Amino acid sequence: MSASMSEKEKQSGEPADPALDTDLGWAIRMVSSAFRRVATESVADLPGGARAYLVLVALAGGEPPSQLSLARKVSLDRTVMTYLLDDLEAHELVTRRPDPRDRRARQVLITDTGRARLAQVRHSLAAAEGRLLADLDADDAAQLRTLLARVARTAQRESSAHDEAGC
Amino acid sequence: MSASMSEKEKQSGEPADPALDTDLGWAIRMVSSAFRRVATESVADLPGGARAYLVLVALAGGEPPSQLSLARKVSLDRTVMTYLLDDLEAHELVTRRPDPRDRRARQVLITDTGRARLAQVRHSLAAAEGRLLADLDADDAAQLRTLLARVARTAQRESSAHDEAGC
DNA sequence: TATTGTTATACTCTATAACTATA
DNA sequence: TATAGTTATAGAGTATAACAATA
Repeated sequence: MSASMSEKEKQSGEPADPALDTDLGWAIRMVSSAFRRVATESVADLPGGARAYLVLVALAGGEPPSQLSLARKVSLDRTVMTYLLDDLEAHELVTRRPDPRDRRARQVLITDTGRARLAQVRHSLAAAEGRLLADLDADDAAQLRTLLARVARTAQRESSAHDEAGC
Repeated sequence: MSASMSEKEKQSGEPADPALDTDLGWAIRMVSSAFRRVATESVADLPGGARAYLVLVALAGGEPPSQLSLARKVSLDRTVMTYLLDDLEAHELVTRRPDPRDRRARQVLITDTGRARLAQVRHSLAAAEGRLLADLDADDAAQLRTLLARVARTAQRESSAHDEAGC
């Protein structure tokens, strides 16, 4: 993950207060960096790393988007999208073609090679998730996934709202 | 949070597969970035941001550490620790004094001002955590904290093991 | 005049190495 | 010779602005 996962920090060794065993910030930092670490390996041979993964996921279903709409979907700047797609196209994981209805825009498509690679990465990622939760029994793991997903959805809503306010 | 939180990405808009509602990677990304967003505000007026917070927490209890041991404790490079402490000392949140037993080393101490500021930030951070979990009832929130903390602890152990292997 | 995509430039952060002073 | 701390330099990554083509 050359890009956003390049940071080396693992952040903090111990929870702020040993007694306060449920320091949420600390737990989120640790889990997030642990996931990042295992996920980095899964996307290591993807040119562009984690970002490339997000792009491929976004391309895997639905209509071929323009570079700009793709950039917005994965929250990247359109200028880095150019570099990223250059790289992905050089590795034949995506292709670009002019949009027949707007000659300024280019449609981005995932190739069969890209789909195959995406499937591999997804598989590897699923295994990595499993390792992360290895200590939890099935019920606890399911519960954690559900609760996290609930918090994530509300967080996402607030995030979008925040964006549209023009920040 | 001038440093590690300066990145703007929010990462991905939707879970990879709408049916797979419990995509752990997506949930972790969303929750982590949401927490980062709210936490950023809490530590905004701390010179050095999130890192300064971790440093102050590490200094708040126990013996005054050397810069190097402090750096290791919060997983920072000793060179950035120099800059960070310069900044914190300029704002009188910490002080440095020579270690009487090793004149190469300097002991880092948190000041009363530093403690006061740390208390403020902790308070603000607790409120931010509350907002993040606002949609969960008390039981669910407690459960999430517990499960996350369990995963975090095992992740931390693996992380240390990984480090000591010399990576 | 606004928008899509590209390119070039500047800036920030991190990592590496060199330097000092001690041990 | 090795270690604690500092400083300087180089590199990676991001953001900003300028540009060409089209709407």
